[in-house]
Amino acid sequence: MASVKDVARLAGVSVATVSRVLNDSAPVTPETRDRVLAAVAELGYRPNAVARSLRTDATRTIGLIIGDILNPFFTELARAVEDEARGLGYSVVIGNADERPERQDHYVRTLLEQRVDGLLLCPTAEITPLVRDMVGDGKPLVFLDRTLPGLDVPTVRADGTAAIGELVGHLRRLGHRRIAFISGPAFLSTGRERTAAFAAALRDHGLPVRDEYLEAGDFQAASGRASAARLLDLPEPPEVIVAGDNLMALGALDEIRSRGLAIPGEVALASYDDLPWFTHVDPPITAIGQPVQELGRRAVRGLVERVGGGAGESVVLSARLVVRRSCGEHDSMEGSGPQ
Amino acid sequence: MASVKDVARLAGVSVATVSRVLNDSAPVTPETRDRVLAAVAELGYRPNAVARSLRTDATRTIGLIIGDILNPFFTELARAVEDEARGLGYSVVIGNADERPERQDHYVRTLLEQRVDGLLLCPTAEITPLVRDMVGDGKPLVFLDRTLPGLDVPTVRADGTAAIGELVGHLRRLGHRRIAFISGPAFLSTGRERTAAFAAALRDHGLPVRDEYLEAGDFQAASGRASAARLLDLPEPPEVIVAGDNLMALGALDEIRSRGLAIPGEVALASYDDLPWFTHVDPPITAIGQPVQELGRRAVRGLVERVGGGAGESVVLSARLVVRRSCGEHDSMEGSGPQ
DNA sequence: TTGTAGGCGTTATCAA
DNA sequence: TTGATAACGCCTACAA
Repeated sequence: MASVKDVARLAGVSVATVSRVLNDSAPVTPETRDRVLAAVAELGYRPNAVARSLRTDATRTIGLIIGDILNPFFTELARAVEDEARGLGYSVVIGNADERPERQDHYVRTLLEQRVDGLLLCPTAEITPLVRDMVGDGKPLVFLDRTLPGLDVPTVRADGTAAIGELVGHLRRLGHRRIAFISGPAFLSTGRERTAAFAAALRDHGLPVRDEYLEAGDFQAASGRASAARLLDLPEPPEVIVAGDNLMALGALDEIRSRGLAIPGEVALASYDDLPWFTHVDPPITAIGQPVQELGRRAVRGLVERVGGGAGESVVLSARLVVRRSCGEHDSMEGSGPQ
Repeated sequence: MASVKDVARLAGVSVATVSRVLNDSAPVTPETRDRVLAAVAELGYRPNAVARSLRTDATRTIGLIIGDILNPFFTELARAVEDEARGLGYSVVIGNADERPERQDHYVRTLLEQRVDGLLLCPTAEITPLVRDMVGDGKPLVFLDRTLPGLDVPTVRADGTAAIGELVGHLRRLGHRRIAFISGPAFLSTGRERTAAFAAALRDHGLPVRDEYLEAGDFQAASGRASAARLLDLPEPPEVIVAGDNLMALGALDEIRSRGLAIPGEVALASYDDLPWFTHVDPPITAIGQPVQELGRRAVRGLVERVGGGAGESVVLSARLVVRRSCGEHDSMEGSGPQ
């Protein structure tokens, strides 16, 4: 491949001059400039970002480690991150942790070695030694969606506490009393938060918190299905199943369908996370939606600020309830709820 | 950040020795080896992949440019590619063309500058000058899912011709005669291929190919919705709408639902591409599924082979029909069709 | 078995 | 305005 040297030779100038026109980092006469550009075109010269990064100690690249690339929530998040980053002149390298701590660490390591300028991490586990080191090293880092307590790292996330409260109130008004929750892993902040919010909401509405109605899932479809099965096998099964994320909702749906149960007649269903196709299920699924675009945008801005030497601050947005028909709502209620 | 030099100094050896133990590229006595490893640990040394790549002229990284990251087909494909690549010791950098030629070229350029060892491209357009150049330069390249005729590049894709034939036969047997197709863009090989297969299948079954039943979409949900609207507004609307990809199926579904039409009673629906949630729509959607995992695997293997100096060869797999209920199937038919 | 030194392609400093 | 040159961190002859 052609290098600056080749371009310089062909244009009859020094490599310094080539660099100057390419980055217009210093004044160059129009004529030499043209000569250089002509040489660039003729040789099909393409700057070597690897060499540039070595020299400048910056890659204009950020890493994004997501929990699970097959989870539409993360996919949408990745898309938002990518869009914002591109606008700011950064490339993003995505790592898929697949909800496995060791794979998360694999990507942390790889991205660090690739010398990304900063890292957006949706932590898949409790604090790993590697992550702790990274914080100590002062590499620009921002947590996204999930957080890790005890670490001084800016976090961009959506809080679902209020929305879950609304959901439980909504269910209560519909006459439901036996409400079950399939939670995410307790070692994830989102898992903990949603579970705690659910229990609190139950209490707020004078409903008992029954252990057997609290299933521990792992944010994957299979666990949603298994949890739903256990719930439906209970001597006194719940009237409503609330899934802690969209994948587990899909799993629960699988289980309910396979038993030929009517929704919401025999069991109602609601989901944390909202998806386009929830509209098309019969009945359409009542869900809690997150401001995904905004999460991605804010995270990138915060990270880039840190890369530039700024402080970076945590931001907490709000999730919101989207009422549809899967919980026994009447016609008049659909689409209600806070916008 | 600590460099080999620092490690060397701390271990009391030369940088060459450090490099040797890190890559075990040459014999080193156990004692020095231990000293080096200890220094590495103490300094938290992390090799600089940028410098290494500059020196070795290899990044152990491949680029993957997909059509649309919000399209579950590509998401699943990305996942498969990533898995296979990781197994072979490669990282993959994903670029989302968002079905826009200029954005595809943006990523081609960026990835080339980042000196990826090879590129997996799902072409989003006709041949762009940049892509043509790349082929000329001999940079390892493999087309995935879609192909670009006239370019000598190995392609890994699934052929849907047979499956579409089966689908039309299936519809015919169900008594349908007025079958419409929402096609992908004619400038994409997949768009062309599916449309041609559909027309051929119609003829094979003695059905007329009516222009007004051939809608031109762009593989995005909005176009699926608009196309379905035009189809349903026809003086003699079709009995069946076949969407050329899953996103357009979603859009068509939106339109059908918003008109309060019964599926399959008032209009039947089928989709190219199969998705987990198709099972949960009422009624479950009859679709054509692609061997996504295998596509990803084969593409990576082919590319890595090329990177290693091999030839690389094209592979064509087959899509298959999955019969469900959205076309007026009877109970006994569900799940039938070729496995 | 180990060390010295050159060079990968850039950018940036210092002179001219 | 331009050019010569050092340096970024690493690997790898070549020597010892």
